[in-house]
Amino acid sequence: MNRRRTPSIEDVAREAGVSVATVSRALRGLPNVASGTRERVEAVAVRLDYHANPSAARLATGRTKLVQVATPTVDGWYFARVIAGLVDALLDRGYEAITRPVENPVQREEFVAELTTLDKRVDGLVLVDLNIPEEAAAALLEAGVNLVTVGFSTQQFPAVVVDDFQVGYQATSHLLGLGHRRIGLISGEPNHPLAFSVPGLRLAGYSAALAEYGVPVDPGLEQSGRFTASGGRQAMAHLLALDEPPTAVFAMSDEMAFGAWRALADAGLSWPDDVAVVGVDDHELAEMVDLTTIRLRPRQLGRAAARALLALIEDLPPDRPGAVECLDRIEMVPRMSTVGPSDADARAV
Amino acid sequence: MNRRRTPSIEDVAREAGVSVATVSRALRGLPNVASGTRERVEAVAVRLDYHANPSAARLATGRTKLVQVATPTVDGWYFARVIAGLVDALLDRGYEAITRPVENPVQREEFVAELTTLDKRVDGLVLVDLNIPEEAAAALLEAGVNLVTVGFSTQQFPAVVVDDFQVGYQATSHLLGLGHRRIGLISGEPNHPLAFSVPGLRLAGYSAALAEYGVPVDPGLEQSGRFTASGGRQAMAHLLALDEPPTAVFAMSDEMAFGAWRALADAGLSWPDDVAVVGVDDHELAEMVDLTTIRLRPRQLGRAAARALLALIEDLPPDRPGAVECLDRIEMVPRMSTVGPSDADARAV
DNA sequence: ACCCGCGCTGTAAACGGTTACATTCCGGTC
DNA sequence: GACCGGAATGTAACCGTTTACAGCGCGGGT
Repeated sequence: MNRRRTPSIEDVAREAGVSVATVSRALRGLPNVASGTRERVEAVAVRLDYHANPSAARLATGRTKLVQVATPTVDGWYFARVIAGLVDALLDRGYEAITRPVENPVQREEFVAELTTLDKRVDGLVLVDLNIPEEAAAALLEAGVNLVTVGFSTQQFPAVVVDDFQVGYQATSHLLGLGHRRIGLISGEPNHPLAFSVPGLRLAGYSAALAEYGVPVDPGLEQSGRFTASGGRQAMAHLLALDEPPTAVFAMSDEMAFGAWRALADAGLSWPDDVAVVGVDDHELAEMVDLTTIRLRPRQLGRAAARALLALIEDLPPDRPGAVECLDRIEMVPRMSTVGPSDADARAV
Repeated sequence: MNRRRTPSIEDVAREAGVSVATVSRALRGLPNVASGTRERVEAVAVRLDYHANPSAARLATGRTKLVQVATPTVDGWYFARVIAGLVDALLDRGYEAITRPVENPVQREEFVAELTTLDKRVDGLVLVDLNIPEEAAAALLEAGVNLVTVGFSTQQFPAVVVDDFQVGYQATSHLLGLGHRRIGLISGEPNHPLAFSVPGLRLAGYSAALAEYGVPVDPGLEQSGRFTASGGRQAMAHLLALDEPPTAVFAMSDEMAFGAWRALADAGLSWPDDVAVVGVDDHELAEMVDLTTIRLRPRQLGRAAARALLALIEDLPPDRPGAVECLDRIEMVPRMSTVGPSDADARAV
């Protein structure tokens, strides 16, 4: 890429009249360097516009200051925000992030295969809603790879998760509290090839809330919305076509709820009067359609994951902190999609 | 990170009874290796689970197989998709991407400072809607850095852009063709600290279209929507509050158009009858609200940028291809926000 | 006067590859 | 049978750091 050779540590050493070892120590702020020497070296480094070659440093130390973050996709609303928080927090600590989308089973296989070379390439790995085979996980553990999971948890690695059971539980309780008893569910893909635990947990919370009110779970009220708006639209259309449609719906994501909104409009209906809907995420557009939702803070999730990972990387952990699990706060944001302007005092559970 | 030493090329060489040079050549598929030898070496490599240490390879060759992609943010609808396309295309060619958000002036300064060490860290850089100071660009050129810009263009580097003039022109012409003469504009931040050229070009296209119809540009009809939904909402509210509100609006992004949709609802109005609106992007949710829009293909943009960059990196360019500019297709997607169900034959220009 | 310890600095061996150059071993030519 | 060219392989220098270890000078305690 460059034509002229960039200055090496040796050039600095020669110019400053010291050895390369001293230059290395001085520039990295290590102790046992006379302050006069340090200043001289620093001055020379600036004058020569010297910067240590990271590849060389990595080879010598074995640390790369790189982190890989693997997500089912890089441009989903949720994942993009997790990545944003992660990258931001990493940057603060001098680490860079390599993003690694794993969008389909083929890529997943490639990804799992690459895992064996991971410790040569990066200092740590963040897995966001991306489960890997048992054996692969065992191998990572065995290899001592620094790994943090986001959105799901395993026995072996620290995880940053939201309490997705609570998400489902609160959303459903909210609707039950408003008097609804026939509550539809627009869920994610139940058996997606990259299946993760989010839909299952939210479903469990939904079921638990219903049970608490003595309402039987009706499987006919569950529709997959594939976590997309158009999927949500179809799902809601199906629900509306039922002999006995739900009076309220819990959509597992705001985007699916937007689709549900549209399906209502298609049928000449609207929320909250015809069907009350609650979503999940607090997407920027939720406010535009007055969608009640459960606010996740994906950027915070990413930041927390970064912190956990850096702790692993830098704290030379004497004993591996076994499956520490730090939950992020969730928050119900009541809007008009569940309670009309009349009953302003919606109660969050 | 790992406890047991991983096998090195020397281990493979010993085990296969050849020299390290031969191992290196065999494993990288270089010519002048007897096929028998190659097979033997490969077998040993597999058996030992050997993988070349990338840091060492990078140090020796000076190539990192890494690319940095800098964007104003990592989780914007548009940027996330550009990144997705970029990463995808890079991955296909064995490159990895380091994402680098530059969200504010402070980060911008840091980013520009880091630029001097760029060629030690990565093989190339992609700048998405992120202009850098004249001197910095000159320094990059001088240093022979492989750089591709997306969304804007300079004299010196290859660029991948959409024709934003056309975007503004087509959107506005569409409205003019429908008979509108009083056309509002919801634009991006005109003098954003990370100012880029998109808003200016779209504005120019808007003005040109108006001029073609002999309609004078009314500065009072321009409102900044900051490229967010809530900004678009405010902007539209302002427009509606005018003595003589526009009968149509061109919003420079779909998200702002969504906000405009909401502002209309706030005022008891709706599109297309009260105000026709056209947006830009073809956001997934545009279909949900029947928003006419100009489809951008940000993933394609990312892919094209990756191709251009890889050409720069790998084709040992004899002479630097001076500012090649490859435009991506844009496409008008007419929906009901500009033409009601009655006049189905909307004409795109 | 001698020795000790400590703070500072230098020497040189890693780290793990790539690659220019030298060497060996061929079969084919004259 | 000496000679040549080219394919296959080996030797060793090099990439640019970090760091274990050794050495040096100097002030203070005995």
